[in-house]
Amino acid sequence: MDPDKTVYTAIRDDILAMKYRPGSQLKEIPLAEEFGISRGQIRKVIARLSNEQLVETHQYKGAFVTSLSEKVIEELFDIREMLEIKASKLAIRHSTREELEGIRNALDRRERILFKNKFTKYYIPKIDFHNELFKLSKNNTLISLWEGIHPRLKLIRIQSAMHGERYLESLKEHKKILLSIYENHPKAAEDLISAHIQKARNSAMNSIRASES
Amino acid sequence: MDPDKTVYTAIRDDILAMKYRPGSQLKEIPLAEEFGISRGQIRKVIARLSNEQLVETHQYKGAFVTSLSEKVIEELFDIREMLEIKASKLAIRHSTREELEGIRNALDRRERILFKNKFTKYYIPKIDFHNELFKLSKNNTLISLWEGIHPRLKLIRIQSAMHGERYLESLKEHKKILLSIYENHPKAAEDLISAHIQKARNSAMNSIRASES
DNA sequence: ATATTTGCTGTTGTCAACACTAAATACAGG
DNA sequence: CCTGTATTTAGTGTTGACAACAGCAAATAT
Repeated sequence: MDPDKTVYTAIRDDILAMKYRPGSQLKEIPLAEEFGISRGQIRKVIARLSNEQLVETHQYKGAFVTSLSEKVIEELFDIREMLEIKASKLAIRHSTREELEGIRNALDRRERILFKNKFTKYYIPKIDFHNELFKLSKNNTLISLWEGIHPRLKLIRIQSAMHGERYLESLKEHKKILLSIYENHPKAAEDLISAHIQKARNSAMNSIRASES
Repeated sequence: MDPDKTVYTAIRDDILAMKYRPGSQLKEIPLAEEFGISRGQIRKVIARLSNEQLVETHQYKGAFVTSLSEKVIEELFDIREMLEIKASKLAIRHSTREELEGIRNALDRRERILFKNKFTKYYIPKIDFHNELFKLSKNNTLISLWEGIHPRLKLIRIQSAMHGERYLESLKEHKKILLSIYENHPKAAEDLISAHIQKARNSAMNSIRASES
């Protein structure tokens, strides 16, 4: 069902890794040669990236990596807040105790390892808390909305150069959110998520503004 | 930027008009011949419909009109409620008095005409209240989420055969929602929207269940 | 009688050549 | 030296032919 996955993933990750910077053009022929496939396939991939709004296309001019404006970034954080709050409310209704404990354990494990050794080379099981939260909602339509904005949120994280520094703090906040779901406190979850995202938003906006001046 | 718009629109509307029923296959070659264009173009259109989840594609099997399950329908109404409430809150912050009055006038005009003559043949200016509401939010990311689920909501309306009967009632509810935005009452708007969508949801689910048995 | 293979048909997936557009460049006239 | 106009060029947009695949039915073997 998804035969272009690898090429798509590769190009998308290259965009997210800033190999192709915002504003730069994605040319079909070089890409086709690089991956050893035909232009038609590259076209499909670009169409998909265009749907995710990671690239913009202009007739007869080509595809260009989107550079996210401050307005769009604000919008994205706002939407993200809405989606996560909704996810938490649905999670309270639809998640099982086992699922919640599974995530809690994963977060704990991760926290212990990172606390001991910030730059461990051992494999740390990757748990994207936000993805897990949406899974708990059991609402596929909601999940697909999340998947629609997730790539751009990643792009923001990259562009604003906010890497690991807030990580441990963030992990603790995730655990609190999880706890409020576990204890059926939708309002608490809502407030925690709002605060959590507010911090991420401020951090992002500050470093965006800093890098612009 | 959108050269396939006409063919896309035609096929989409055919789906929404039940010319292609849920589950039936969209074959590339017949469609290409029908519209006098190449298969490649049809493929692009199908890809787009697939993104909107109006059709599902299976490798080497083709594209099929999606048949919306009850679960998906419930999900869609739930998401719609979330989006419209968000839109109303943003509209309170970002809409101008002029915009609101413009919509109010359009609704009034429509109400007067419909009240006088339910089956008038005169042209009634088309105002989709929900589209207008999202425009007022001034949040393009939110608007594009709405556009993402709107086609499927239309499909639900068609499938569940809920045509004009609730129309006048609905118009009055729209006016109330608008008023609460005008008067800066987010909580009132939220409650009105919830109630409004609840009615639409019940109406849809009832007629879906009726048509299934 | 049943299971397996084989070939056929309808459909989608892939590609490479061709058509078209817009921007960059060269050029001529003032 | 500047300005407006051909010309070239580098890219995307489009197409039709061909390859690959799944489903089915008939033929064959067990």
